[in-house]
Amino acid sequence: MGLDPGKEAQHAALDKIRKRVIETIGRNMDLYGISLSTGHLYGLLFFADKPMTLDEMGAEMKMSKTSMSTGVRTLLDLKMVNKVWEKGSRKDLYEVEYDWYQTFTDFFDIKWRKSVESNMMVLRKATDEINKMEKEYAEDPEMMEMLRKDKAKLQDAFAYYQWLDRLIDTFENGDIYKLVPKVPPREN
Amino acid sequence: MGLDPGKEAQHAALDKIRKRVIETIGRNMDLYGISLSTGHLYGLLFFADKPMTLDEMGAEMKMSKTSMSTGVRTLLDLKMVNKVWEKGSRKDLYEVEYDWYQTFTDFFDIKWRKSVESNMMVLRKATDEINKMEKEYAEDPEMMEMLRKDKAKLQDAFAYYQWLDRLIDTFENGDIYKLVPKVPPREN
DNA sequence: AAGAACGTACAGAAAAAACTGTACAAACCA
DNA sequence: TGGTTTGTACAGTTTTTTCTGTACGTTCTT
Repeated sequence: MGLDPGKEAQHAALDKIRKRVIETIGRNMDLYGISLSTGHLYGLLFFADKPMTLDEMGAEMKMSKTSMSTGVRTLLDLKMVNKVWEKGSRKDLYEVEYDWYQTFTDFFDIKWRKSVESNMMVLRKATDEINKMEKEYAEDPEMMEMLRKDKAKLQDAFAYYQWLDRLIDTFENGDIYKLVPKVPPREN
Repeated sequence: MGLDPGKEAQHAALDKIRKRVIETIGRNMDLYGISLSTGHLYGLLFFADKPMTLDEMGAEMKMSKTSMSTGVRTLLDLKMVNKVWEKGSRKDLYEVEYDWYQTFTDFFDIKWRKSVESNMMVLRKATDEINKMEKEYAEDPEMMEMLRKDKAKLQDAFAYYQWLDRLIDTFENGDIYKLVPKVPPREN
């Protein structure tokens, strides 16, 4: 490192290009609920030509190893990064999941699915309770009207979540690629 | 208001049901990059039987009108809430967009599309610059190898974003419903 | 078995985001 | 036109999140 000044200059030019890509992609990763610096960490790993250790990341990001640890775990939870085993090194090594289609799918499977399930659960419960109340207040027209309206809203919402659930299914089972085929990356 | 104690008690029972739904749905709205309290605001509007003013929301949420203003704007930007015109009142009125399929689509059109575009832009630029560098460093095999690797990554990423772009197209033009049909909400 | 290296839990500091109250511009009313 | 009413910009405060350094348990090495 730092022996050949020519090599360093070349590195600098390439680094500048990488930095801009990392910056942009990292910034847009807030869609995945990821902080800016974790997004940058992801970008760093994306361009790394080999799996990296926490210490290497810390050096590169100029941040503490603790932060790298938590950042990597966030990415690991979303399966955006994989732990890699390499004989020799006893440090943990990480590399990005380069299959971005898979990353996209995993994100929905992990985050959206959980949300869909808990929402459907609460909607089901609420509908049940309203059904009970409808028996209880059968003689009160005003109340019945409110219950009817609320139940209709709950059922519409429930139908939507069923749809969303099946949409996520198509991500997982690959049916989505029948509708929207993957593009082969261009040659040149 | 507050005249008939029986009515109030009924209201309380229904309110409890609503609160739990609002709480759950609101919490899960962080997927849309929305804070918890804005999520609650959305839930409030979801159950409101008529369009609400900022003051009404503030009273209900026990929060300042300023917060309601910013919260509503967030929801408005995502088209989760619509401004409603009603003759007589000179206050602004808001109601939720009850077509959740539309809300889903709008979210991707607004947030993801923007992200996809900026990422594709930066990837295109970076690829161009690498192409230039490849001419410049044609005699340096080590450098060429790095450039080749980076370019391959950029192109893979680009292909993915093209796919994502077309996926969002299917949300917008409704083709997605050919693959995953909407469910009619159940009767009872 | 002793020592060193590694990753993370935890508490405190720093930074960012959410919330409030005041002030003011625009729209409306009389 | 003068006086209200309504929505929001802005500055300051509170709350939440992110980041760091230390401490410690675990694993590997010799």
